[in-house]
Amino acid sequence: MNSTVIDYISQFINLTEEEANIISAQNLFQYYKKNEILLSEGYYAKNCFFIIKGCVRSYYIIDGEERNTDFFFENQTVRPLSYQNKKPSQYYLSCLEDSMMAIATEASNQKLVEQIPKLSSLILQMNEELLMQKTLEFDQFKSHSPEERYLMLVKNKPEHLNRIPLYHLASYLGITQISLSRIRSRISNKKVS
Amino acid sequence: MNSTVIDYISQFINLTEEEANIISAQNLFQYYKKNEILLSEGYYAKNCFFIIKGCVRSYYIIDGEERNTDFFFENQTVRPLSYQNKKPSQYYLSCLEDSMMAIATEASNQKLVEQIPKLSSLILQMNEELLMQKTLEFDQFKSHSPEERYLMLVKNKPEHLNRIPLYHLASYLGITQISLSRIRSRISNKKVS
DNA sequence: CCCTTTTGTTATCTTTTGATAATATTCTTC
DNA sequence: GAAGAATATTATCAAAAGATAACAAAAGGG
Repeated sequence: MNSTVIDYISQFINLTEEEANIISAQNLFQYYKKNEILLSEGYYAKNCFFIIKGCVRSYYIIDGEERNTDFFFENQTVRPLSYQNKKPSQYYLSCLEDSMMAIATEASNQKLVEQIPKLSSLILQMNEELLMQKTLEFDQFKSHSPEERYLMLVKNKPEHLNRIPLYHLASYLGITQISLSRIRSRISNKKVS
Repeated sequence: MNSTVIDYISQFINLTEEEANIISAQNLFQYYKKNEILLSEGYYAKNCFFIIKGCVRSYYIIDGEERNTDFFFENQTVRPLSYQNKKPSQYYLSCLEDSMMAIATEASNQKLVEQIPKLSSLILQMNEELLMQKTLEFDQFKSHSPEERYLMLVKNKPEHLNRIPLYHLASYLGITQISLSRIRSRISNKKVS
């Protein structure tokens, strides 16, 4: 079960077996229940999370409405902006399913980097990767209609469809729940004819 | 005129005077005319740019239509994704105005990093900063209507309004030029009444 | 298995957007 | 300063989205 964390890090950095052991030894696991909140607006993030099992949703509350901005699944890292910039969080993180995470704190990370200096570039490499992805996704988003965005989601992120309720996906797609419903029925009508 | 590059880097990293001189000595400046293309789809980016004077636009061509995704002004770095990932570019870069840039190449950057090792973290820090900004902007974008996005642009990026033709801003806002025109007239009518 | 909560759809009406075409307005340039 | 190019608005019509309300279906918990 530890191996997922190691596998993840190995995407970015080559680890010796010994280093892998050091990291595994450091791991702190924690369980969360569905709907449990990991981070709230106005609070400082003390941890980042690596999802072993489960699913996390990030969302703002704007005019009393939840606006989902991201979903995270197994083998993904959730690194709150607030953790990074040490400012109060503007968004919430909560579990969409019962989840199990590997937790990292400021202290645990620092200790790890002391023992394995080359880890220090890990975050930065991850950021580089994330920046590329995020930029691409944003560009795509702006250039397509809601219906096209939904179709792209179906095609490129089928797991989202399977595991995330539609009413959460709606704001993620930048539309209302009802509009998403209409888009879906429009599409299935087209298929028939 | 060199000092702008130095000032920019100093935001991220403390430089001694000597180091600043090394960097200045390295600088290669280049002029581009309005509408000159810096990078085309399908090509590999050989340079990154620091804008001394002028304005750069990045855009995709989708179904024969230009879709603008970013605008860059003085004292900003334009670091093409293609430069970073060594893959053919998916987008174009062109000058919206006559421009003057400081050019960096793979070779010049490597040479600089050899002379000033601490520069190696510069890119990574910049990426971190960019990732934060990009994420925030994307989240905002998804959570607001076209009209709200236009109003936010007016408020937060007045320079864009002043220097970039509206028909370029439209796709940047995710709408058509005509819709933007209507939004503007709607707003000015509201103001009157 | 029933009841409640969660999730998803449909209907109606209003507002906004997109497409297309036509027309203004402003800017260049010779 | 006239001609052409670039930029911006307006009109019309069809399609899509938002708001609100009502309803339907599915899931979960005693």
